[in-house]
Amino acid sequence: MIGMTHKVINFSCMEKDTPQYEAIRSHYLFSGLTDGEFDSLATEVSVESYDKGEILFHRGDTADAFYYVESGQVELSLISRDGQKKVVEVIAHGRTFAEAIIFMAEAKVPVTAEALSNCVVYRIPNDAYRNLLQDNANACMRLLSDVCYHLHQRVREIERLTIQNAHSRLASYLIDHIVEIDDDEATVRLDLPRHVVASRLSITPETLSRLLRAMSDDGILTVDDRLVFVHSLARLRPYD
Amino acid sequence: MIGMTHKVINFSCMEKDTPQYEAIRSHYLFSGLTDGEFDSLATEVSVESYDKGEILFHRGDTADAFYYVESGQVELSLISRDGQKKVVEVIAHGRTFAEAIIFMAEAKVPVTAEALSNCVVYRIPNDAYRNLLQDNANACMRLLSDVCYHLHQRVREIERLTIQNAHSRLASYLIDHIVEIDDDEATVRLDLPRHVVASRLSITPETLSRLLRAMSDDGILTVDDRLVFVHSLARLRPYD
DNA sequence: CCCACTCGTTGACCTAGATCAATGCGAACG
DNA sequence: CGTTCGCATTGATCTAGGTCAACGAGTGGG
Repeated sequence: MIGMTHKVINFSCMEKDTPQYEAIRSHYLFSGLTDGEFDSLATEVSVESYDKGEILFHRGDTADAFYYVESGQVELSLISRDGQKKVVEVIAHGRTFAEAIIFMAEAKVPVTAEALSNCVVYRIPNDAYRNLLQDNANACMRLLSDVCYHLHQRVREIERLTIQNAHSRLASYLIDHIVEIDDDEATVRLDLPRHVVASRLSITPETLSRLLRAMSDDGILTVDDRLVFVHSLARLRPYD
Repeated sequence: MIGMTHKVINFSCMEKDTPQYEAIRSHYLFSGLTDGEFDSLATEVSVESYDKGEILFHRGDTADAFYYVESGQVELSLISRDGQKKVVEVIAHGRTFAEAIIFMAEAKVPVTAEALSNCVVYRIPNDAYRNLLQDNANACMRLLSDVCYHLHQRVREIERLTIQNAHSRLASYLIDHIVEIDDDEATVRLDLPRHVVASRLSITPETLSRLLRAMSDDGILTVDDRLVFVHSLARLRPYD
């Protein structure tokens, strides 16, 4: 394996009864499996560590596996010929990504995956999982509903991009990231660097900064680094 | 059924051996079914006719069925509070739509469906189809791959919207609609009214008109109503 | 403790594409 | 066979948001 910079170990040597094991075992893509099924799948799963900035795969790569994020954050993005980047999604602990290509005719990933921080992921080979599905209608249905959910999210994203403006998109984003709510006030935690938030919203960091500034000047909210205190949800919502 | 303006008849009275029957029978969502399975499903399918402009369902409606288009065109769109509309997709003969909501937890359709021309659709109840899937891994996998395809398309659309400009989007659209190709030249048939094409590209009809004008002035193509003759694919492609 | 580097903010300016308004034009219809 | 109506085109103008450049404020390394 020339050029591989990340560490790889086998998953099946991982002990049961650990919180990590529990977490992936109860993930909806696996909870429908019997212990036997899961164990046999586990022999094919590998554990990979990536450093911040490392690329897991590039857009257009042929993918024969999907991933479960154990720790850290993985950024899924689209990159244009001229180097422009649009962050489609950021996946953190306990979530899977690229599972939708399990069934793609052309198994090419449509996005680039990059480690946003040091991270550990479990790599699950497509065909191993697909074989399990073949006689597990339950798991099959779960995957279907998962993929449909993603499809729905993408339609919503298209909606945000086409019939909402930057201001509205930011409002939606803030509302989606509320960690504490108290009647008309709320606390929002931005769990990502500014420039990543900006890219998720399909705007430039400069515009994000200016929008927050404008809202702040209007008294709608106060910004303190990654914490945003919304003083009036009523005044924020109209945009959503 | 108060307020229903479209006609409904039962599908199972439709004769076999007709081209229409053959067409839906061989659709990939049904071809995996046995004759018995298909026949039992058919008893639940209804045939509906809609006039141009009629709405099949609105965004947010609770959907308990998906559709197969027998004839005519159905437009799927997003509509904002202030009446702005963005056409997500146009479905014509032989294709299904809203099949992705079969497995959605909240069975609300994310788009509005409107008849773009007089059309006939077959309405297939979700639970009838879902029941068939439960013991038909084959059909289940087909649906999965269908939904994944759609998901991939939506990701490409997001890509077009965020890292391509209007000019590039039009180029991609033209290339996608080539009906005849001859080395560096090609004929493109726009199968939709200008304003619908514009909405699909997320631009205004005015901008579409101007872009075509500009390309025409540059000698890249010639426009004759719904036919576009591309004189140099090489000069069109760079944008794609 | 200083330097270099990255990340966010701010200001000045620019441009793609929207909006508004006018005109043309072919199909539908009395 | 005029009238009307919906759709496309064109020109003039406007604006949201991008680009470019300068300037902190941390922060990690030597």
